[in-house]
Amino acid sequence: MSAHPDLVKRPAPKLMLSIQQSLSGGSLSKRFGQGMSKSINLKELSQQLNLSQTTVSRALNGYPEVSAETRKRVAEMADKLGYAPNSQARRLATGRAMAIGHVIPRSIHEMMNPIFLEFIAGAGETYSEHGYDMIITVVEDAQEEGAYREIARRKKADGVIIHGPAVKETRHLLLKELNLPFVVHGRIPGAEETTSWIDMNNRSAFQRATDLLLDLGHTRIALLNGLEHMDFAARRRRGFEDALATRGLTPDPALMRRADMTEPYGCDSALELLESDNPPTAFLVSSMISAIGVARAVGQRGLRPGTDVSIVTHDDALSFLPNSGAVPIFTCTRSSVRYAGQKAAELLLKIIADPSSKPECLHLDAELIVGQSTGPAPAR
Amino acid sequence: MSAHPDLVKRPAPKLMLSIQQSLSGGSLSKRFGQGMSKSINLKELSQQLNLSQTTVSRALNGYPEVSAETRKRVAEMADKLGYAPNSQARRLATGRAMAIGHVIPRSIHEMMNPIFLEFIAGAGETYSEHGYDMIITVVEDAQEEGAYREIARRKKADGVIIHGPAVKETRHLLLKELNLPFVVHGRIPGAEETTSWIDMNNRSAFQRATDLLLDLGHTRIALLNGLEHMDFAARRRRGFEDALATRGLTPDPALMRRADMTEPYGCDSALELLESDNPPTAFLVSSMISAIGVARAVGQRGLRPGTDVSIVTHDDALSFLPNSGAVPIFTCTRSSVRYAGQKAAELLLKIIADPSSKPECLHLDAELIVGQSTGPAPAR
DNA sequence: TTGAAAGCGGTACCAG
DNA sequence: CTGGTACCGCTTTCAA
Repeated sequence: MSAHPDLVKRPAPKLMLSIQQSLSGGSLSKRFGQGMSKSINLKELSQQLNLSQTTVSRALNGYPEVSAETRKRVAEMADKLGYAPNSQARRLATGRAMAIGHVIPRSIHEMMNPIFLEFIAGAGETYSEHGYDMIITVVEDAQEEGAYREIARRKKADGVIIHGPAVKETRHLLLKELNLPFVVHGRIPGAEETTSWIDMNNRSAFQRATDLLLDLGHTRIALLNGLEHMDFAARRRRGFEDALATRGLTPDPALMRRADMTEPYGCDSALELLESDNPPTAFLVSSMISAIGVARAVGQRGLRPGTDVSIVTHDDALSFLPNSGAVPIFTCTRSSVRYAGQKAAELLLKIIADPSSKPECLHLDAELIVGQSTGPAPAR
Repeated sequence: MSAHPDLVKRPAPKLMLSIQQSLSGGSLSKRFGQGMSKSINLKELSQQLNLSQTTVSRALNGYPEVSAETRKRVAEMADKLGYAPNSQARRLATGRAMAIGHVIPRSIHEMMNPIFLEFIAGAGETYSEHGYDMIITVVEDAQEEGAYREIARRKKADGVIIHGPAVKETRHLLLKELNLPFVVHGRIPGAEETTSWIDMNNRSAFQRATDLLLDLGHTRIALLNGLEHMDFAARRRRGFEDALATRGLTPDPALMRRADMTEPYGCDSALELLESDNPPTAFLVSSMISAIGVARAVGQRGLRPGTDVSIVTHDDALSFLPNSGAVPIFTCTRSSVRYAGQKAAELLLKIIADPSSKPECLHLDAELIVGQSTGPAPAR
């Protein structure tokens, strides 16, 4: 399969002076109320300057064959008149959409809402820096494939990000067929070598977290996982089981749950488990939100987190759920999704710039951070 | 100030058959792996059909002057060949970006992250239905104005949504100057008549919530509000104070707080207040997330929500924080942000379609829903 | 170093 | 009802 056709069509300018950048930078800082509302186009700008459109375009785009003086004149006039090239026209002419697509099927949205937005925010920063737009398409699950086809057919974006890969994933096959560059946030089992992705070490993070609890003497540890048809959740479960196995312990299915990571899920599950005959002394939870639910349950039972019951959670470092401070509330495995978003975007832009490049991946390490919610297993 | 120039340039086709819709609908449902990857353009399509580009274009766009038979032939061939017009080309030709912009300054993002995404999801649905794209720009606060200017100058979007209006808001002035249609999610004090907006009844919702608590015998009620330079928070506070005033009570500043609506904010504030000399018997909270924090604090103090301490929160109906069921955990004022997003989008598209229309607004009513977290004030 | 002109892929006017 | 053609605003080849 050959490279994305649009991206190799024309050679890039040799000299990538970021005139454009500094130009917009300059205008961005202009004071409010400058009072020009009808925007100007290239033709008009070049007439003002008594130059051809060609020359003006070249000057603004950093092509080397323009005299320094001309370039300066052009830049100043452009700035003064508040000129910026029409996006659509440029896109049509260059064949690049200068946009990245994010298709969000409803199910992912519902399940990972806040995490997803944090990722988006990170990616968005990177796009902005590189002059790319971010297009978000929210669709019903059944229309997801169609959304990708539309993006490809109408050339709406130069690439996309695959969110929330499942254990049985197929989107990457579609995208390859469509010749649409992509990066996976997470990993696709069996396609680790042939796709570009960025992921945290879910398995080892949960293994280490489990080890920590085992070291503290806990042997009945509950796992409140995300839905295990998702790759990340499957890996976390594996980490949990591996840690137990290493100590010669067999995972107790009664202590393992999986569901959308809501707050009530955490609370209800914890209540049930705590009321059972042989309750766990510790909880390993896949999301801060559910962990908060667990904490609520623990409180309701009159128990103290970190003393009577230990809780370890994964912390995606969401801004509205801070878990930092000298001693964080929750002991956690932490990995910034926002950072992942930035990196995923960088990777994708790189692939788009050089479509012939080999698949590349980035493995982020989650930190294991000890907070207030863990302590030695209570003597029985 | 006249109407947005791009939008009145050309008359709309008289007959708006949704051929286009059904066309893409058809292709969307195509089975995977059809194996066409090089996409076709109008010229090629018309050659296949032995028709002019003009006719094909008209047939596809639902213009009335095409014979039924021709239209059918065209539609079938287009579907078969997987044709869809290139977005950029169409945008350039029509002068419409067919996209809506959402500029998210970092501060809003941090503060209202999950709420914001839920709104976006709602709006996104509407956009998709109408063939619009959603462009999200994440920027540092200082660059927000620049981002809007870029959208206008480069014609990246046909309109934008203003998120999180402040008590002292200026964005709407900029947008009017830029001639960029917009809808406000929330209200801008002093511009209620001159801008289009959609908002919930923050003041009366919080007034009713306070009344409920007063009716239950609570007189020392704490308000854990959002940041009060935001319009919504200012209104909520007013509702709270009005309700007290009506009963001849004076708000106690010691019981009123404002901050980013995080979980720890709720917990820490509640702990402090509960430990004070004259603690409140009820909390009115601006967000589910903070309310969960309050519940945690209440639990930590060994108290039971709904019995020892009452909690009422505003519930934005976020999917990952369900508060429903027969008897919701939290008594709340509830208003779906997602619905607001849908409606805001509809309103904006309407304005774009008819730029001469008068400002319009939509006032959503929050419901007051009694859950488990409220009860009579404990006898002292 | 500069300019004229040919696209990019559509839409929309004006004839026929 | 259909077709020819002139744009939309920019980039880029080719010639000067």
